[in-house]
Amino acid sequence: LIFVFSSGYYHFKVQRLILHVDFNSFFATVEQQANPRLRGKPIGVTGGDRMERTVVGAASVEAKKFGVKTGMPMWEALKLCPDLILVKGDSDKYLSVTKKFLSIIKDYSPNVEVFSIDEVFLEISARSPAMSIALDIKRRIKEEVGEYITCSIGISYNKVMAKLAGSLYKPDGLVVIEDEEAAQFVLDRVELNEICGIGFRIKKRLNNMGVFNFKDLRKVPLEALLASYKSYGQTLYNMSRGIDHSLITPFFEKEEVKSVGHRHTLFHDTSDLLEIKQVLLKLTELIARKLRAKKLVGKTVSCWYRSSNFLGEGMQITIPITQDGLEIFKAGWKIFNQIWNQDKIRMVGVSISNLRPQNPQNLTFLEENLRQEKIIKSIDKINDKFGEFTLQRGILLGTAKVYRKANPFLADRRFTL
DNA sequence: TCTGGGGTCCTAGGACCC
DNA sequence: TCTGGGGTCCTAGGACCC
Repeated sequence: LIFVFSSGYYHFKVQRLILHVDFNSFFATVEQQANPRLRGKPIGVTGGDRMERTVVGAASVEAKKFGVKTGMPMWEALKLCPDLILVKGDSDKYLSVTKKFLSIIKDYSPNVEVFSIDEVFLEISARSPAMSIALDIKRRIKEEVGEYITCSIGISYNKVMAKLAGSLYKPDGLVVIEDEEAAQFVLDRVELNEICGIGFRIKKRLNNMGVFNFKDLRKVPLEALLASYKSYGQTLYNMSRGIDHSLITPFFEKEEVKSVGHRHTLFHDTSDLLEIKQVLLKLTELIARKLRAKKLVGKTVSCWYRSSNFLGEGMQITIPITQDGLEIFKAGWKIFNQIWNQDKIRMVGVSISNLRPQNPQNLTFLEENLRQEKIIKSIDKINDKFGEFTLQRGILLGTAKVYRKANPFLADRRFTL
């Protein structure tokens, strides 16, 4: 489906051309592409290998017909669609699809921003044949990534409007918003939160000031928006008029990660300190492995939890740079004990930020640390080869059966340090 | 037995240094 | 004789995205 919102003055006005390309039901269609038996069926991709206390990571078109949506609690999805087929997500599979996708996109412009695992912006010169480029991208995705994979493409004169355009028709849509007149026409027909940058909270706050759509928003003076939203007031002011000056951040400039974290929702709420400790150890070990794989060290550890009532606390502290799971754990555990109010815990999370490249000066080459580093390196090697937590800290043993289930191959190949 | 998990960016205030 | 100005780092907290 192709749709063009036009004011009729396109050629006089457009200075930039941005395409937003977004896969439809990404994880779900990739699974259906990989396994033909899933095609035409309502499937829901899940994060882990369980269905309690989790949400739908992606729903196929067929599942969407039942009202199943991304982010919906699994129990709710199953109520709407009892025959929903649950598929365990496989991030490596999705990443390899993303790589193929990017290699196609790169043929059309060097100016590509990777916005998420299934979404890019690309800027082409304002005189390019945008429409035929878009159709060509769609064709090549089907040919080179998979016949079952479709994408929606939005074309406009800035990023925000291109993304909005792309969201208007799914799946397999192609929508153009030519200029600011056309943009206002579209904006006046969508909800406030349909634009990237206005979420639940800001929508609520705008509603409280009597603003329920972009027409209303355009009537609010800039000063009033600045007064209640600070610098973001300007952004809101611009959005309502279809203005956005933000530039494409080419992906090679965006490579460095800013933080690495993990969080985990427990099978049941608990106030058992040993249980929480084990989870935290596991999470910090995974974080450290990721840091080492990326050759990074980090300084600031934050830890937070969520209680049964969904409220929680968090805190962060800065420690000497590290790459060692045990050091990250010690910091996280210290924080946890400081912030925990004895409520039953539903979820704990920990993350490390303030990252920098690992280099000889950054790593502490003291005698004792050298020994630790050698041990860590050996553990990493073994775990790379045989799977996560083949070799693990003794305190984690109590949780070993979780991983035995996940990786039956390793059932009798378990060692403890 | 209601609501996952991985991230990013921004603001504001305080400590500390030169 | 009163108390500048620039800068960095740290923490808390709020918002957003997929």
